[in-house]
Amino acid sequence: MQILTVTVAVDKTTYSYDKLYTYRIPPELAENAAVGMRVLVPFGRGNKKRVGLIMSLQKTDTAEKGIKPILGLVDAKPLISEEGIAIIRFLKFHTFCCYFDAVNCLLPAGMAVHTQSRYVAAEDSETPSDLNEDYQKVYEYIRSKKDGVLADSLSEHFPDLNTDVILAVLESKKLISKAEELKRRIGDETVVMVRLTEDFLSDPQGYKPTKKQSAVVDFLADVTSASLKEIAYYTGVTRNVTDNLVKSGICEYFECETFRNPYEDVCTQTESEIHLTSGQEAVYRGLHDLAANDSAEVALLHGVTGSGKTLVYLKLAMDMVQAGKSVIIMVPEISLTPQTVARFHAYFGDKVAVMHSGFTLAQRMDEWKRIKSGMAKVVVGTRSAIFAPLDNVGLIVIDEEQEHTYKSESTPRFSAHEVAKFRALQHRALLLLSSATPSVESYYYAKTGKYRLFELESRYAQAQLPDVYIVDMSTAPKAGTATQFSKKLLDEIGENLTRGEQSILLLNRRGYNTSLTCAKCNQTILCPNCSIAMTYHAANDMLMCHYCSYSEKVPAQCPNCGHEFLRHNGAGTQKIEEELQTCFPQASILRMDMDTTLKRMAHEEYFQKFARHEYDIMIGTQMVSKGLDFENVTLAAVLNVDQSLYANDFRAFERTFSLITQVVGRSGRGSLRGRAVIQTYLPDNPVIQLASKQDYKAFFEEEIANRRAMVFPPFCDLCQISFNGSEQKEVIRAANLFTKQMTEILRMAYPNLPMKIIGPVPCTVEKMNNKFRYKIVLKCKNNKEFREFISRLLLKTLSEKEYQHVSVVADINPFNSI
DNA sequence: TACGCAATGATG
DNA sequence: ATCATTGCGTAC
Repeated sequence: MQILTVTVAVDKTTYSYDKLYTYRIPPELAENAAVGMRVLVPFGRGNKKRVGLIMSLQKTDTAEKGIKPILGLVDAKPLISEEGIAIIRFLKFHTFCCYFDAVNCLLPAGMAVHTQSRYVAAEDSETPSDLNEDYQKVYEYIRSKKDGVLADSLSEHFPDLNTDVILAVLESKKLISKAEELKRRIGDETVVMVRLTEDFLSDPQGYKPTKKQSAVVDFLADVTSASLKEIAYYTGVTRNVTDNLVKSGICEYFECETFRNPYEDVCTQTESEIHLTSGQEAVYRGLHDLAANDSAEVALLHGVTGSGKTLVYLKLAMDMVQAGKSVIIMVPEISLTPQTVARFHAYFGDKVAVMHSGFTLAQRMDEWKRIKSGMAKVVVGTRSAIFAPLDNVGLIVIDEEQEHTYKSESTPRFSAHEVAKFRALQHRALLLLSSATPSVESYYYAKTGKYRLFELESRYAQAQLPDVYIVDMSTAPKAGTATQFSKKLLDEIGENLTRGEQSILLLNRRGYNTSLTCAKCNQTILCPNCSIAMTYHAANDMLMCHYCSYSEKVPAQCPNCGHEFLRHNGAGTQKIEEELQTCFPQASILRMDMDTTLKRMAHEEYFQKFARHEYDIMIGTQMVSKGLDFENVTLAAVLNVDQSLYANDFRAFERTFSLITQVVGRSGRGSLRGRAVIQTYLPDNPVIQLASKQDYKAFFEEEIANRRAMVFPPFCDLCQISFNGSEQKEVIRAANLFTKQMTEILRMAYPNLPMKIIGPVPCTVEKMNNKFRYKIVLKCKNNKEFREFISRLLLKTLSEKEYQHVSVVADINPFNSI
């Protein structure tokens, strides 16, 4: 007799035992089971219920022993297509993740289900007298609830008791019974807010808040209400302080009425005609032919800033939709603004869906369903949009393709480029990479024929590239008391103010973080959890750690020697703003940084205001350098670009070049001629020189020669293996042992695998969140054999006890490595 | 022989 | 991770 079996990717496995498990399908489910559906399966010795995904389905004759049956179907229809299954396999073998990590990538977060235990009191049982007090309490509580109690809510109700143990005992005594059920966690889109109670406000005298509580009370008196997150930011207290405030009746929690859909008032007018310049037209023709042929292609569109690359791929996308195909357009996190979305809406109407982490779970799920059902044909989104459940994909665009946001920094550590290539191959689609400053790798592949290269050399609508001034800060005349500004820059800003034009100033984040250093012993105040200097925030007068979000009040004395004078290092965005305001008292200045853009969407409001010319000058970090189109901006400046050149990383030059190019490109996008000022102590540095001329090709030639000489991508791949644990000794021992075992396996089993091993060395930030971090970097060739080698190594080592308290993670071509 | 805890090993 | 099994030391 034939039986139906499935292979299942099981949820919540670890890498060492993550494989496809075979289950049989009981006859009553045989009709409905299909690949891509989630199922409930018994797993492990205890046969605990787990969620899994059907990866394949087959008929077997032999009734193999030891095959368990699936318990039920979670979904009525497959959530994941055959192509999706292939993507899951791809992720597993390319990023060393578990199957289900990959599954979670392809599904919207709100779709996730998990099992939970519900306990019900056994019928007609009397409370036995031999139970101690705590057990009795818990048992009585469960008995009082007719429908039983969830384990989670029970431990919430009895926070002082170890309810897990009690439940196990009660169950073994057959007083209660356990049932496991499925719960789907779908977006509670409310945020817990805190405000002062009426009672407190009318008569504060009756209450005695503690010191920390008073800080919260004062803050709330100021702002009326705030989310827990904001309270933590501005006062440094954790949730338990507000909990106590609520207990004592001073404050109350309330749920904030759902967030308004950030894009709900997107304009719905349609724009169907795109007019291209002759240069754009030529590129468009070429790309169109590539897209139309029936094979997978990769093309790189290199065009100077403001050359209208977007229009070209918009038009291609419209062709695709017309031809019944679907399109994925990926943009870096930072440029997925309502402005961008509105633009896509104008062209594609409700055929466009947006995948964005800023949406609530429910919103994201709705978009996902619209795509899955075929209602949406064009998906615009950040990195995760590459997993959009589209059929018949004709075009995938990666805009600003050099951006690091396309590489995932958490499991699964995939690169959107790799997944895009894989999907393009499946669909025989065109993958289009687009940038003014492509990654050196991509441009190299384009030059050597692996990708097709298209170039746009001139700016759109006769707009000209701005005049660029490089100011040598070591010799340039300083402008009075303003330490951060050259006279040249101030002159230019002044000129803009008198002409009623706007300016953008970019601060490189590095170097503009303010830390505190003792004036006597020169110790910088470090985060107690990380090997990183704490950053001073003037908005709340606190020291904060950007790595673990620990915060504390500014100490009165040096924690090291007790000296009372602490010196502020670094210019700080605030100080820059003050200096500028002193020079131009009449100018209105918008400062965009962590402190001012904490609130969700505040970001966008400020950009809108700037666009309406409510401000003359915008100061900000990287975020102001990207993708924003302001017609009236005719001056862009980088105050100090040097730090980013010195970053300890082989992409430092490339990143700096891109940064300067983009800043320069912000200026003069409308009909007015723009200027750009670059302040540096390294005026002769070729990267700065070439970027100021927007000479990408020359930069590329220099950089590719470097990469070849030093053997860096594209001439090899890098694989970083990181070790992370709370005991430094253990981490170091694990890293060394791993290196030894790796060398051994390499010698024995893969003698011909080309590889250079660097390390182990401590990571740049050696301690983060009280965990020590070490790494090995491999220069290698990322092919099937290499990945098998790494996977084998991980499987072997992860089960050994030397690695018990050390997490080992492999990451191929991480963005920051050496 | 009974019990308790830690090491061990498999997860279909 | 989680849980059942195994092995060993100590209690009775």
